[in-house]
Amino acid sequence: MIKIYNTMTQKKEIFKAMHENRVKLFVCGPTVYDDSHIGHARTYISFDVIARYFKYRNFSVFYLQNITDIDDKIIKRALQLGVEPVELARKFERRYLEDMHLLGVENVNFYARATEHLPEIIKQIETLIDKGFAYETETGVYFDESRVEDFGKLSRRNVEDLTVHRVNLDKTKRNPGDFALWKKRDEKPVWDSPWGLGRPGWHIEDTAITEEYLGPRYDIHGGGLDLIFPHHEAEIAQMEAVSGEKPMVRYWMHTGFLNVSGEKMSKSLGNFITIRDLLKEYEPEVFRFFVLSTHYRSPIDFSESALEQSKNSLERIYKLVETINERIKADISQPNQEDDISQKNQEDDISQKNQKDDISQLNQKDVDYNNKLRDAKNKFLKAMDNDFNTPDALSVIFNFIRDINRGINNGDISKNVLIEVKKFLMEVGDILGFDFSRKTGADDKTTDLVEVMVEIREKLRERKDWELSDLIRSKLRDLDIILEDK
RNA sequence: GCCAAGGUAGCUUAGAGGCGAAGCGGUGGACUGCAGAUCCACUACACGUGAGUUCAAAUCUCACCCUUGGCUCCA
Repeated sequence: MIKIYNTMTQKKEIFKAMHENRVKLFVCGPTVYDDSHIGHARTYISFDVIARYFKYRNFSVFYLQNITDIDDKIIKRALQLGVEPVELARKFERRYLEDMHLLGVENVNFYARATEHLPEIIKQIETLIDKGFAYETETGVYFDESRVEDFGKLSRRNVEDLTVHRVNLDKTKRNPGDFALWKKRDEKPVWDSPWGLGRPGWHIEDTAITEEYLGPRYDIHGGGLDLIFPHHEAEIAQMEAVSGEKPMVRYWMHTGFLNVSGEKMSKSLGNFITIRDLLKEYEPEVFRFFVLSTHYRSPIDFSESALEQSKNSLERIYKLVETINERIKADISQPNQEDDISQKNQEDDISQKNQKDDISQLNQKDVDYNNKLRDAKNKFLKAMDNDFNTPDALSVIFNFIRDINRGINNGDISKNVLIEVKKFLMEVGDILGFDFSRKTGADDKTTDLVEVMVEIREKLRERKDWELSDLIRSKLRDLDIILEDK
């Protein structure tokens, strides 16, 4: 069973879906006024893995994300650049989706734009007014925070503490903490509404969208830590007032911040890194590994050396898969028993299964390694079940890798076991979002050319012409082609 | 001030009452024509400080020190 840390209760809870094995997941998307940064990437990679793991655990996941494409920041930015706000929003939305694709974040089922849900937004506001939770003034429609007794339950705040901070206090509001549902505006872009021309407030789009696609109550709502207050608090107040049903969300999940060299990332500090800049320097999978090497709720510190470490660690896994591929390919003497091997990916007991199927083919070493494999699999799942503890899960994998490498060195592992090991590693890759059977990145002609060079070098080595063969190796290395002798 | 999250080996991170973790880095060894990869060993007396509870504390309790974040723009 999967345990999830719930921000609402501040405890790990056993996950129980509302409807059998279906998970309804909503994660707050970006406001598309600029290129997304590596903090966004951290959050969305984390939830990508969470969605992947639910699927692996046989849940049917509906993962919904909103796109905030109308907002003061967008308008301000568009004004600076002299473009239409809608144009600007579409451009950065497109770039956001490109970034996500490059990062291998591909489990969102549906992206919902705020501007395409104006009827739903207006309907929710009307309901809130009808029920007495919202009121209209000359400047807009506001949510009456004083009507909600448990306001602040997610962030554990007293409403009284919050009144001090507001800078531009709108005098038409009843309470300083009341937030805008509808902003009356004249300058475009504006939409028509029962309260005249204007734009929706920030919080209402999410509840309008989630009610539309997920209903008034659903399983999981995620986002960055910074959204807890006021955004998620406002969402709870709105949705629970609209529907009269509680709780709006059963599990609240929040990702920790990404800092850069120990400091908060911000434009003013000049340490603001966009995903596009990141990907000029590092492979997407290296960044993904970096993200997963820290628990999703913990703060994570981005630095060049941390990324170097991630790169080297990841290399260790790739190397093993490569080695296994070569061993399997080289070992043609043993017939392939792959047809026997179950496609089921849960913790099925491989050693018992094989023993039953064909006990004569297995020696004691195979049994031992199959036990190690089963053990690693169980531990990996246990770590992931425990609030998606990817660092723990990775350490299980590295322990397993050392065992397997030792076995390969000693010649203790049969081809059949290696096939199973590879299958497991590929499965792990699917869950975490890595392709461990890495493509070379070279075209066919290049590959052929390298093959020719290798062949020539082998001849030279047979003749013990170390000088020339080393020269070939070092020249190839200059071209980023690494040659390693067995 | 209020609300959080932390301080674990040189670095990055797990763990959360008993069996000393993982990766990275460094050093030495095995293997190799050399190199790389891999393995082994060391680095290593790991848990911020001081008390307390307990047969037993990184883990629970209290106090203190330090770091970071949030407190109506935010992933």
